[in-house]
Order: sequence, then structure tokens, then C-alpha cells
Amino acid sequence: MLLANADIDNGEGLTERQQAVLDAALRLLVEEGDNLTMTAVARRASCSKETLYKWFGDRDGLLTATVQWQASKVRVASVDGKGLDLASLTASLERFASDWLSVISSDTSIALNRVAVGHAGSGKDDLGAVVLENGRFALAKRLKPVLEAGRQAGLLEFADAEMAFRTFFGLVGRDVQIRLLLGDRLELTEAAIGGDAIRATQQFLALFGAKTGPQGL
Amino acid sequence: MLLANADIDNGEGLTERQQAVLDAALRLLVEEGDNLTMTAVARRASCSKETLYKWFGDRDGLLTATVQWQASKVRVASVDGKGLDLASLTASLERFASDWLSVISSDTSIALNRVAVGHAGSGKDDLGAVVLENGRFALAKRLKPVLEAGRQAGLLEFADAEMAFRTFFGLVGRDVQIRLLLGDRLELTEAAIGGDAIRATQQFLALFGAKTGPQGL
DNA sequence: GCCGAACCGTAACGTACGGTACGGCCCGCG
DNA sequence: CGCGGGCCGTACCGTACGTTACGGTTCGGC
Repeated sequence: MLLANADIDNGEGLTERQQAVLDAALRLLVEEGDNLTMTAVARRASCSKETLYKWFGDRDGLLTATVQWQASKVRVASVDGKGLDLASLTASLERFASDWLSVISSDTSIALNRVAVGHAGSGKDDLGAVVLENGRFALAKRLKPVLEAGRQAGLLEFADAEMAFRTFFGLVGRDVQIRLLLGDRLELTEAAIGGDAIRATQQFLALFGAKTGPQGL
Repeated sequence: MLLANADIDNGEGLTERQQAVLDAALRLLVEEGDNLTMTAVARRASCSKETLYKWFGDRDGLLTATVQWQASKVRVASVDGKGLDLASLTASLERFASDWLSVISSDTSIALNRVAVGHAGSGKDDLGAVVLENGRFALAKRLKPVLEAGRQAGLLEFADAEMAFRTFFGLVGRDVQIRLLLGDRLELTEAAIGGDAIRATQQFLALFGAKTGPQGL
């Protein structure tokens, strides 16, 4: 912290050492799942359990701090809605889809979602809410302006932006996330992700793209 | 039920008493999540722990037995592909969508998926595989013949049935399952499910319905 | 009526792990 | 140089829970 780079920005007041500890916890979470022990984290991070408890108070505290810390790293570049032609809109949608698929198929995301889902049952902490907020809702918050801009430009047609977003979400994700969470081997190569992004975008445009002529439905 | 119906059919060799025990375990799973204790199950089922271990061997054994038994109950009525007109195809798709949404939004399904996802991380058992097999893959197996029949009848157009199914899956489920698993309050009324089923079906038909005239894309 | 098997209730054991306490080390500061 | 705070390593405690063991009870078969 004495080397005062802008830790306030991403890590919201975390010492570099603390971030290193959280990184270790995250790596351990990916490997071990929810059954990681405080001792294991301490050993991996080369710190004492006393420090762990002093800094994060609790096992749940450590977990939520880890999840939030990882969430703060996932900020993907947002797209401004200035590109008003169909090509740039398509590119933006494809980029979103591709980024999203990359995220949800990453090891860390899978591990984090797993532990969050597991904890959502017995509501001791709000890991589920945190993941939801930084995952699905953050995505919506960044994508909706693009959709609105597309509608303003006459490229898209929809009544409810939320509904349009959810459709896009479904077209992109399909069964991928639940299959990965349930342990299905489903390796998404770079190429497959790109192809899926293009397909989902085309399907979305087919459903919500503005028809030049009169349209039914 | 007491009149010795074919238990061999659904319960694959489980005595009624054992099924009752599994029912208790299931109810407890819904209430407590994965942190249910053997003692709690024994108390709820009014049986001894010794019996539990004798019958299911292990805690994981009990869990898998519970999941499999619940899975054996979810068999929804399959639809034969004899109705070749658009109306019956639409009705079938809507029925599937509605059934599926009802299932994944039910308390038991959420609880089961939660524990399966949690266990998928550290692969001690194959709960994830079981759930996947009886959930998403069973759905595909039942729906694909309908899609194929629709294609045979000239009502649908697609190259890969798997791909078409996954699109339908995405259009129906969208973000519902992950949100529910992560603990988002999202109450799906009967009416909302029906509406979603109709919407998803319409969107699917818009994407994969056979155009009478020449089509682009 | 008697025997053995299955099962219930409960007590007991072992262990793993969350949480805490304590001694030693480093390091900045007076 | 001495002091004190922060941290490491580790040993320790309490407890919850999986698993096992055992005495008592019901019940079908002879």
C-alpha cells in the first residue's frame, strides 16, 4: 500500500498483501471447491490463521472478500452506443456474447458460481447476491444502453429492454452454464465461442432487428 | 399406493419404507440444503441411523439415492409426433416449455440442483451427472423427436437437431435457472410460466419455422 | 410360545476443522 | 540500542457430525 498505486479503484482498500492472500484463496477455491480449509489458505498464502481472522473476521468473510475481489477484476470494457450502424451494433453484441461465454466457461467463474450456489441454500452470507450482481445484472447494465441505442437508431425493435436482454442472454448462454456447473465436460475453444457469439447475435437480430417492410407477429 | 403397485417401475427396487425415508431426506434437503445431518434424516424419517447406513452405505449414498429417486418421479408425459400440423406442434412446444419451467422453478429441483452443483466441484459422487442426465439430457431426448417430426412435416427447418434444441432450451430458460440457483427471489406464477412458454415457442418458430416463401439469412 | 431377523433409539467414538492463544521474528521508531 | 506492533508458525480447544456399536422391541415363521 505504501507504493500507493490506485488500489482504491479496483481493490477497494485492500493491501497488496491482502490481495495476494485473496488470490491464493481463489486459486485454492478453484482446486478444492467449497471444502477448502482456513489452514490450507493460510499455508498457501504463507500467512498465519490469526492474520486471516484478523483481516476477514470469519470463514464466510474470507469467502465473500474473495468473491468480491474476483468480481472487481472482471470489469470488461464497456461499449459506448455511438456506433449507430448495423455493423457496429452487431460487433458490439458479438463482443458481449463472446466475453460473456469466456467468463462463464473460465475455471474461476465456475468455481465461484459453484460455491455461491451452494451457499445460496442456507443463507448465511450473500455470496449468491454478490455473484448475481457482478454477473448477470452487471451484464444487463452494460448491455441495455447498447440495445437502447440500437432502438434509437432504428436498428432494433422491442417494447421492453429487460425482456430483450433476457432473450439475448438465453440465446448466448443456452445450456452452457448449468452444464458446466453440474460438471459436464464441455470445452469451449476460442473458435467455438466466437461461432456461438455470431450465431446468437444473428438469432437475436432475426428476432428483434427492425424489419424494413411490414412485419407480422 | 399401498396396494402394491408396480414399484419396480419407478422406484427401481426400493421398498415403500425406503421411499418414505428418501422422501424425508428430500424434504429435509429442500429445507436445510446440503448441510443436512444423518441424525436429522433419521429423526425426520423415524428410523435409526444404523438402518440408514445399512441401506445406503454412506452419506453420499443416501444423497445419490435421494436424487435418483426424485429424478425417477419427474417423468413428464411424452408427446408423440403424430400431430403434424402447426397447431399441435406449437402446443407440444409450449407444453414442454411450460413443464420445464415448472420443474426448474420448483423448490425440490432448486434444492437438488444446488447440492448437485456443490458436489460437482469435488467429484466424490456423480450427483451432477445424475441431475444432468435426468434434467437437460432427458429433456433433449424427449423433445428431439418432436423437432424431427416437425421437420419431416415441413414445419421446421434446421440442420442440427441438437443445435435447435439448445436454442429452444435457451429461449425457454434464459436466466431463470441460474438466478434461482443463486438465490434470487423470482416467483414464477402459473400465468407467467404460461406466458413465457408461449413467447419462447413463438421466438423459436420465428427462428426455425419453415418459411413458405424464399428466406434470407 | 419361541427364535431369529430386522429395526428403532441412543450412546459412544474418531476426526476434521473453525476459531483462539502464545511464543518468536522482523522492522520501523525513538 | 531498546521497544512495540504486526505477522508467522504452531499448538491447542471446542464442537459438530459421520460412523459404529449395543440394548430393547416388534414381527413373521415354526
